[in-house]
Amino acid sequence: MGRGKIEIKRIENANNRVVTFSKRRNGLVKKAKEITVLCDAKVALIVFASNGKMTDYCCPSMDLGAMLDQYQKLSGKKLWDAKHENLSNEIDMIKKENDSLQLELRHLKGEDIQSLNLKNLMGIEHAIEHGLDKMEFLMTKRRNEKMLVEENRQLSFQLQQQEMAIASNARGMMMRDQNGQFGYRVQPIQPNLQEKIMSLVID
Amino acid sequence: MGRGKIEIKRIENANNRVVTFSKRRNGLVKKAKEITVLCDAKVALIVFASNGKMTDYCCPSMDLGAMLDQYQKLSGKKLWDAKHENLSNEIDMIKKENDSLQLELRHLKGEDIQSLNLKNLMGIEHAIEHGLDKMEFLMTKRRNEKMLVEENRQLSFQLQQQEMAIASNARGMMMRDQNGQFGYRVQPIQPNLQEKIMSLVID
DNA sequence: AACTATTTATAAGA
DNA sequence: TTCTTATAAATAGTT
Repeated sequence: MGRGKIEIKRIENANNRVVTFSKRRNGLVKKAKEITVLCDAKVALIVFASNGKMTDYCCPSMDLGAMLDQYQKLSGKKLWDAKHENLSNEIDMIKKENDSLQLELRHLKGEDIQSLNLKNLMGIEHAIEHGLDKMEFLMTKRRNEKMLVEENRQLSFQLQQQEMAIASNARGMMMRDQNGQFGYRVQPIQPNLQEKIMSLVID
Repeated sequence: MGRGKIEIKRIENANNRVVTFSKRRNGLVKKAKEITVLCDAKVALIVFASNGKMTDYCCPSMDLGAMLDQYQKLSGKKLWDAKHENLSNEIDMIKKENDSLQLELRHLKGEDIQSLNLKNLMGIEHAIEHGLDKMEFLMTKRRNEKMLVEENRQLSFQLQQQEMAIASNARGMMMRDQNGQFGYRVQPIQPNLQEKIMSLVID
């Protein structure tokens, strides 16, 4: 359609090629728009010039993403599904791991154990008992620490009381024994305090 | 271009619309092919008829996936990246759930419990003890079942022995008591068998 | 699915 | 690029 008929083969003259591209690309987009309106069609068109410049058209009634979803459904070809497949596989893997964790958790809580054999049961029982031991140990340790803090508080209080008493006595007569120490001594409430501390340090 | 000029607006006559669609779609694909060859262009074209049927063309030098990758780069628009993101988010969520399950599991096994407060510790301890109870219960039940099966086996054996003995006696003299039953009776080894079974049925 | 009168697209030239 | 225009190509309405 022009001043002369042309063969449909690559236009060798670069300038002509570019000009023809421009004209025909416009024509193509125009035709795409027309069929969209005239015939209720959905059209998506992407054109790259040889210089890399892009032109695109997509009918207003459906966005390109939806068009491509539909394309994948109808053609059976995968566009991004391949990339998605990797992620989906990962999700499946993690979900499986999740399920097995959930099951292990239920087992430790004594649920869903009907199907377990004796060996499994004993293994779980062992794990539970071990956990229980550790927990008891920690709680005992905490209790002891709490006691120590309380004892410390009381000792400090007594010490303070005694020092005050001594100070008020000393105002008149500075009584000291031959070792240069105060005559009063602080006695711990629990004589075995040091042993307890040692046992805690071991853990 | 035809017998009469037409306005570019939806063709109301359904038949005309379908015919025109068919002609113009062919024309569009032809033009797409031509510009591809004439101008070294890359073209992707997807057309859906109003009845849902699809036609597509993609230049031979680049597949649709690559075309769309390029489209995303040049246009900055996201096609599948959004979906990609959703899947990634899902992965993150499941991973978090996974982590918390792992932690709970470690807690039940008495690991990583240093940071727990007394209330948490006691909660876990309670869960563990409860699980332990259930497990002990199941194992006891299994042991009882095993014993019952064994007892049953022995009883069956004794029964068979006695029946054989009676049969060989009866060959000579058919001894029966006034109720028409055999004089020998089978006695269970464990008289409290029924009670045991009842206790198992309760669970 | 053909036909064909017309419209439309566009090749070449400016 | 854009305009012009002769001509090829596409296609609307008809058969």
